[in-house]
Amino acid sequence: MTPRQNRPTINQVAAAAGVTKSSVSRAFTRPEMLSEETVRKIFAAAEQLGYVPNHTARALSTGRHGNIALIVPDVANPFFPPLIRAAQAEADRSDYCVFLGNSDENPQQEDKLIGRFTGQVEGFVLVSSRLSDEQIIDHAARRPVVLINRDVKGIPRILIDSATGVAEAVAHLAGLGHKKLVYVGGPHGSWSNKQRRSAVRRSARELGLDVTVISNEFAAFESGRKITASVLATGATAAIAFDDLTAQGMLAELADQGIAVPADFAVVGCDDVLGAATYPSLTTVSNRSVEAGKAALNLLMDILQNQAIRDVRYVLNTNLVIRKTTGPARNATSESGSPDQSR
Amino acid sequence: MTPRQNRPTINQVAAAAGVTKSSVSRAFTRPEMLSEETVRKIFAAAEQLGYVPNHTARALSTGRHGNIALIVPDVANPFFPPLIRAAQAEADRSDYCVFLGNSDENPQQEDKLIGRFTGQVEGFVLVSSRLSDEQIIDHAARRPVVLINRDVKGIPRILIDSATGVAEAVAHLAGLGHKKLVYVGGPHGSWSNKQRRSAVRRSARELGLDVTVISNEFAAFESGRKITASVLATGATAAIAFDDLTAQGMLAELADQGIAVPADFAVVGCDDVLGAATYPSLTTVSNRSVEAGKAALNLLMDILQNQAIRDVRYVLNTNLVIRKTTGPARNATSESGSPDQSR
DNA sequence: GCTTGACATGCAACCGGTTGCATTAAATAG
DNA sequence: CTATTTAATGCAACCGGTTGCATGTCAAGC
Repeated sequence: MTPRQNRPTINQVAAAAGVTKSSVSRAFTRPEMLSEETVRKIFAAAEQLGYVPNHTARALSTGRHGNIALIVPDVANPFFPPLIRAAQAEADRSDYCVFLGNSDENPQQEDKLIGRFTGQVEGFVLVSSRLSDEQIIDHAARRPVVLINRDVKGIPRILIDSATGVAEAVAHLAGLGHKKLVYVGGPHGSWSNKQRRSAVRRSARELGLDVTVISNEFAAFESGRKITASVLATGATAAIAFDDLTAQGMLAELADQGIAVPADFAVVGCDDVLGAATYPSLTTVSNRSVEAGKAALNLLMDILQNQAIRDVRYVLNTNLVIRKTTGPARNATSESGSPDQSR
Repeated sequence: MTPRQNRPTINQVAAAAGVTKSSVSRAFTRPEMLSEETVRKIFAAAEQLGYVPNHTARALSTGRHGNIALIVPDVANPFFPPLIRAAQAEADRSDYCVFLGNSDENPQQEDKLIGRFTGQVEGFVLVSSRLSDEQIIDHAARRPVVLINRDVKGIPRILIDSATGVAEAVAHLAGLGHKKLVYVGGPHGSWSNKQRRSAVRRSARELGLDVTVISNEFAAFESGRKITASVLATGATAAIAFDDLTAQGMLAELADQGIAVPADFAVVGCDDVLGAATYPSLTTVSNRSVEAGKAALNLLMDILQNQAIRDVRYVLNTNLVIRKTTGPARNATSESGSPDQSR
C-alpha cells in the first residue's frame, strides 16, 4: 500500500562505506568536518548505490523545505506568465522549488491555497493578492510573505507604478498635437485601474488636455472592440486603454471601420503584454513584471537568509514604449497648421 | 537558527486531550476507529491549540506527499497557461498541490527540475517534454508520469492531435482554389511540429497540392516576420504556420509589405491561442489544451489511486476554426477562372 | 460464571535524515 | 615523555507524525 520508493537510504550508504549515518549526513551537508579520505569513500559508496538524500526527511529535521509558493489571480492572464517565469528562474538559481497557486481572483480560494501550502514552504509571493490587508498581515506573521502590486504597510512589497508611464503617454500625445483624449477603463476593483485613471487625469489637467473617462468593466479584446463606438463618439483623437488587450480590440474595430491608425486616431495600451505583436505595433506603457518577479524572489530569499524581516517598499517605475499606433493628431500640424475643420 | 514554527504538535494535543499521540493521529486519519467521545475530545483540544497536522512529517512516514509536478517548456508561451490553469484546478479538487517547472525548452534543465521535484511529489505531468524517450521511460520507472503531447509507448499520454485540424486546413485551402502552399515549421524536437508537418504533406498529396516546407526553429512573432520573405519567395498563395505566434508575425510582415490578407495571401495558424485577437482575425486549428490539462491530471490521480499503471493513449482531435485570414486564392476563380499568370 | 470476541486505546518501532555532545586518536606544547 | 589541544567520527536523541501489534475492557454466548 505504501507507494514508497526503495531508494537507498543513508543507512545503506553508511554500511557500504563502513561509517555511521552521521558521517554520511555530514559528507553531504558539511564535508569540511570530515577527512577528505572519508568523504571520498562515502561519495563513492553513494554514487555506486545511486543514493539521493531524502528531501522530506531532511525537511522534517531541519524545518527547511527549499520550497516557496507563488500565488497569482489568473495564470492565463498574459500579464502573469512572464512574471511567473522570472520568479521560477530566480528560485531555481537558489535551488528552490516553486508551488504555483491560481486563486481565480477569489479571496477564499487564495486563502485555501495558502493553507495547503503552509507547512511545505518557507515563504510566499502573493501577486496582486485579493486578500484583505488583515488576512495578509495574518499570514505574514507565520511565514515570510512578499507582495507584488499590493501595498500593505509592514509587508515587504514590490509595486509596479504604471502612473509614470501613463503620464508619459499623455505628454507624448500632447506633444503630437492631440487636444482631446479618452481613457478607457478597466475592472472596478483594480488598484492599477485607479492608479492609471488618476494619472491620466492629472497629467491631462497639467497639460491642458480634455479627457473623457469611459468605464469598461471587462478588460479584453472583445470589450475593446465594443467600446470603440463610444470612444469615437466623444470626438477625441486619441485613446489610452487600461490594458493592451482592450487596446488591441480597439485596433481591430478601428481597422474594420476604415479608420487609419495612427493617421486618423491614436491608441495607447498598457502593460506591454503583446510586445510588438499587433498591427500596427502598439504604443504602450511598459510592464515590469519580469523585474517584479525577479525582485520579489530575491527579496524573499534575502529574508529567508537574514531572518530580519524588513519593511521594504520597492517601486518600479514604468515608461512609455513608443511604437506605431501614435502619431500627429489629425488636422493638427503641431503648433501652427491649418484651421481645425472638425468643429 | 532553525526557522521552525512553534506550531503545536500532535503530542501537545494528546496531552491536552488526555490520550496518546496514536489516538490523535487516528482522530485525524481514521476517526471511525475511535469512540465518538474520544474523537470529540481530541478535536476540541486540537481546535483550542490551533493544531494542524505537519505535512512533512506525515509525508515522511506515509510516503504520500499530496504534491504533483507539472513541467512545461515555457510558461510564457500562450499555449501553456490555460493548460496549467486547468491542471491546477483539477489538482485542487483532489487537494493536491502542484509544483510548476519551466524547462526553457532545455532537456538538461528539465532533467534537473525532475530531480529536484522527485522525492516531494507523487507524480509528474510532463507537457511537450524535450527529454529523450529513454529519459522519460527512466523517470516513469520511479514515479508515475503522464505525458501531454508526447507519444512514448508504455507511458500514459494525452495527445492533442492537430493533424485532424491541419488536414481540414489543407482541404479548406484547396477548396478555396489554392494550389501551392507553404508549411512554416516549429522547434526541431517538437512532436507537434512533426505531426503537423506530415499532416500537411499527406493532405496536400491527397488533394494534389504543392507544398514547400520551411524550417523555422523559433516559434514566435519576430521569427514569423522574418520568415515571411522566404515564404513569399516560393510563389505560394497560402501558408500554414506551426503556431499562431508565427502566423501573427507573418500577418504583420505581410501588412507592412502591402500584401492584403486574405485577398493576396492566406494564412492559417495553429493552436488558437490568440482567439479572434488578430487583425484580420486568424483562421487557425483549435487547441484543446484545457481538456488536455484536465485529462492529464485526472489520469494521474487515477494512477495514484489504482497503482496499476496502464498504457493509456488518449487522443484529442482538433478542427479548423475559420476566421478571416483565409479566402479564395488570388487569380483562381475556384474551378474555372482565368489562367494562372504566375507561371 | 467463564470463555470468546469485538472494540477502543496504548506501546513502541519506524520513516530518513540532522545535530549536540561524547569519545578516540593524533598532533602540539611543555 | 606526559599534558593539552585539535580533528575526526560515533552515539543517541530528535523532527512529527503513522501503524502493527499488544493490552485492557466490557458485553454477548454457552
